[in-house]
Amino acid sequence: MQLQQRGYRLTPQRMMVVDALHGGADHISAEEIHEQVRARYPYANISTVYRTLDLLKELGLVTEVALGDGRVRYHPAEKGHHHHLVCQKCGVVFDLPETAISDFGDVLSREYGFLADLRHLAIFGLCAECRN
Amino acid sequence: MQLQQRGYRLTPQRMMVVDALHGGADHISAEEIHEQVRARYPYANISTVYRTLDLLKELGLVTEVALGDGRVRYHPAEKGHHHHLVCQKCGVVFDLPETAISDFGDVLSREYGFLADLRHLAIFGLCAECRN
DNA sequence: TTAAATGCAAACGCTTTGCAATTGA
DNA sequence: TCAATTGCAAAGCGTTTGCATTTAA
Repeated sequence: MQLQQRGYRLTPQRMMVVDALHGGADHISAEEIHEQVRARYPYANISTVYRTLDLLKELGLVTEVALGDGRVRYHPAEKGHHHHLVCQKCGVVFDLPETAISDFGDVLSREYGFLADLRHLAIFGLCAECRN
Repeated sequence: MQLQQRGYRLTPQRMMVVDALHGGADHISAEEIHEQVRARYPYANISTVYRTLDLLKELGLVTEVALGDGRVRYHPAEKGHHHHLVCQKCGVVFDLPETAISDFGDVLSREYGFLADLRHLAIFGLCAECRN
């Protein structure tokens, strides 16, 4: 486990958070993680979930994205990166391959020297159906 | 005034919110708008500010952006559109011309039929200085 | 053994909401 | 006149924090 290799304690709670990230649906929220963990260990606290997610973010093991519903959603880096097109009218969310944005990242690097974090973006707008 | 033309009441509070958006610094927050309005009319309430901002958003008269400090910032459409590069290490924020992203919008439209709202984005990453 | 991690409870910060009173058209 | 708008106060919501207790190593 990555945590232990990097000098962090491997606690049951942390393992359960990681399990929830890998096992459940993609783009799980902190509260959903908490529910899953609590099903196994009722004393688990949501602050521990947040603290673990912060750690995993720091280590680059999860990315986060806000899809517009007011909560942050998490995705394990291990499953690969991608983006989202979110329709603001009907709410549908399409996935977008990571590569669809890499040209843009190149431009930012070349022309602005900026190393953009383009691992997990949400782009809002109107889907093909709703744009009419 | 756009509001009146579209059938909304032109109240002093709404005018003061619009004034704050145009007069003050770009990317003003709801609370900063509230402060400016309250300086002129002490009974002004922040919920009115939020309600006015919602209305202006609906009408396309302001865009919003989150630069990572936990609050939403507003920008009058009248001043033109642009984007931001936000350094996650030193916090510096660079402006990016709207056109820097238009190619990407074309790709999304052509390949996915998606009409992306690319008026005011924040891209996070590392600036030229901090990426080393 | 002991610094790191957890659970708990409370706070936080921004934003939203219900409702009675006010007001623009 | 009267529906739209406001002010007020309270709640809502996801997230963070301080601190005593527990625990991985």
